[in-house]
Amino acid sequence: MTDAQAATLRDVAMLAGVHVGTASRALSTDQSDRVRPTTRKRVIDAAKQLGYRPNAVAQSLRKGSTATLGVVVADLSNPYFAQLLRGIDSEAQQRGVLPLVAETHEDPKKLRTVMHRLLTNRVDAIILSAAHQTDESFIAELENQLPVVLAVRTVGSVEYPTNPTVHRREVLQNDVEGTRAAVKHLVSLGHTQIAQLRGPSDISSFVDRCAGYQSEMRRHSQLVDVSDATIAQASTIQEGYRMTSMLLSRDRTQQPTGIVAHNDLMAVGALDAIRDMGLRCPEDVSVIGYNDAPLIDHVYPPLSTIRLPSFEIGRQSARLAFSALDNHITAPVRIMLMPDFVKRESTGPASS
Amino acid sequence: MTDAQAATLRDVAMLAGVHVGTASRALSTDQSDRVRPTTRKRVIDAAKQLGYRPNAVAQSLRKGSTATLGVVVADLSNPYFAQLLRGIDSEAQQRGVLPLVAETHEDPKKLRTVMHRLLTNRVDAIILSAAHQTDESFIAELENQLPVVLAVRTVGSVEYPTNPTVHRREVLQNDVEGTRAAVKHLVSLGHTQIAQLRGPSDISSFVDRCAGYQSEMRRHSQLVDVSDATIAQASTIQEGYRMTSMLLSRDRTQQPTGIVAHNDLMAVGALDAIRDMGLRCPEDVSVIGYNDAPLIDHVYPPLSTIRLPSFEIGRQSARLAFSALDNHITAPVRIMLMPDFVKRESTGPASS
DNA sequence: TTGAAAGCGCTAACAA
DNA sequence: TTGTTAGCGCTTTCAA
Repeated sequence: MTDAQAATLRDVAMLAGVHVGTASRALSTDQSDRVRPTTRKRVIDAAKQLGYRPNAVAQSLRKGSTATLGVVVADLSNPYFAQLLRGIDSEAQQRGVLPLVAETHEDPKKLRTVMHRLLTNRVDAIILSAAHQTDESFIAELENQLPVVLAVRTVGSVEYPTNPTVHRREVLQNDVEGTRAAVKHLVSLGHTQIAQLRGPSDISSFVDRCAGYQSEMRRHSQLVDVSDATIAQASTIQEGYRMTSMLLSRDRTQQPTGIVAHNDLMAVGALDAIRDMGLRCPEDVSVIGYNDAPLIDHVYPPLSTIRLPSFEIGRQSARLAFSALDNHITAPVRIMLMPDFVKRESTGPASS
Repeated sequence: MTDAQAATLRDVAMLAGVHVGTASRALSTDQSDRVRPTTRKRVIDAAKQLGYRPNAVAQSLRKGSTATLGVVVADLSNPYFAQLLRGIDSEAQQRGVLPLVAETHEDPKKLRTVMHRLLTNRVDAIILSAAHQTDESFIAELENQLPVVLAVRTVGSVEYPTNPTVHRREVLQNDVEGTRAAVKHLVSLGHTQIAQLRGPSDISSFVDRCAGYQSEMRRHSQLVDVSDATIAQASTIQEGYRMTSMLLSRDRTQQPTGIVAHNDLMAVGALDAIRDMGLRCPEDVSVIGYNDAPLIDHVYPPLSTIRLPSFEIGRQSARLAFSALDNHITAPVRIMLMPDFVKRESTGPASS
């Protein structure tokens, strides 16, 4: 398939009748004024004529940086990923930086493998949106090899957003306020028996969503938390279904009329379970999700949920990474964005 | 953030007391038997002690290949992408190849930009799943720079799967048979007035879905095609809604009782329109989508659709790319996979 | 303003 | 089995 060898800078220089060093300067953005305009034109013409394309590999080797950014997510099929990457790319593109994406499948071992690959490829920095609580020391090691930005998830609990203990570079969304808003919404609809569906507690988002839920529950004396003690193995439809089925097969007085799921998929499982138990949503049980995934406004009934500002998180993460690269700053930063509550039809007045 | 300089092969060689060439051989997979076992052990120990990580950039420059594969899609948020990439990665990983993903947003100009980036980064091959009909000559140019595999979409119409005119390397899914199956299903339910919702005709998938639809329609003398002449600007919920609204506001005799949408999103738009017109699905109008997107089994009513074998397309595409790389084969290949029809609740007997 | 030359880190052909 | 050497394509310092 491959035809002629690609033209190198040597070829361009020869055609233009200059030395390769001169050609390099002529074609560079920041040094091109150190070459006579007429010469520069000759070089540029020669390059065009030969279809010259600089070899990024050689540039990287020489410069010691690759203009490349690792993006690590747990699950490529999680819809927030596309938005996150677009946010990242919106910053990366103007800088001429190429994002390399990798997936961990929520597997700490895979995270290490993937990081290995990325480091071998000499990415300039990493945006990590797949951290588990147990990865803390691994990430710390990583951080003194290259700039790391934690996106969406962090390590350790945020607990309260005003907590000033900031350890590293991270761009988060306020999970605590997110589930708080969910509980507040249920309170405003007159619900008193409420339960949460907890996602895996080795992921900071779920830890904080749990914290937000519980702290808001405590604020209202009329509320009773009928959550089950179990935690989902994975934040899937199946687990949401399983947990909700258990909740709804209890004695009537122990059943929730409002459910706060830690993500949309578990909420969808809850909707299925409610229907299968012969109950109706929202007449008998209200359900709230988290993320505002695509099509989640088209499930039945359309799901009330919390919208994650993924694009913005991506943008800010990339900015943070680049500023670390430019300023060699080592100071910790935490950017905390606010989620939006989105009211749809899966929530309604409490049943009496 | 960056601490000590990363150890190079020189450092390893010095610590092991051997020459850098020997160290290189000791650490390589295919040449390591050309070095004495005891020496090799010394080198490996030294590498471990220094935390040596080979510099892929230097390797690439020297070897003339980057162990890198460009993956170009139109839309990262299209759920089939994650599966496609996983299929690709399942092959790439064992080969030590890193996929670089890029997005075109269905913009031919962006396609060119993105390819430029990828070529500058010297990817070894490209899997392109974002081709438009107008990109034919551009792709032809590309093909004599590096191996290109077209995935999911091709250029030009497949028309009939038995058509032997094969131009290049491609892994497709049989769109013609897909929509045929959809029409057959509606026929079996007694529908006679049927319409399709056409996606943009600069994309081969939609051209073929249209061809499959029309050819199957012609096979049944009782059928009447009441499709509108318009074609969607984009395959979105909004366009599906708009087109269906038009269809359903016609005189009763010109209305479809069965709708074949060219993808799931347009089908969802159709469901919305049907409801807003005061009609019911499937009692009044049946709807079939295409892709089997996540959550599409949870819209209301759960959508009958055609499942796209994205993972398998990814796998085969990667294989094709690698075999092109290994054998320097230039022979055209077309792999055509079959889609599955998935019956759910959006299709039912024709209304009388 | 331009040329010369070194060298980024690695592999592989050749010699010993 | 190991050492030596050249050089992948580029940028950048130093001279001229």
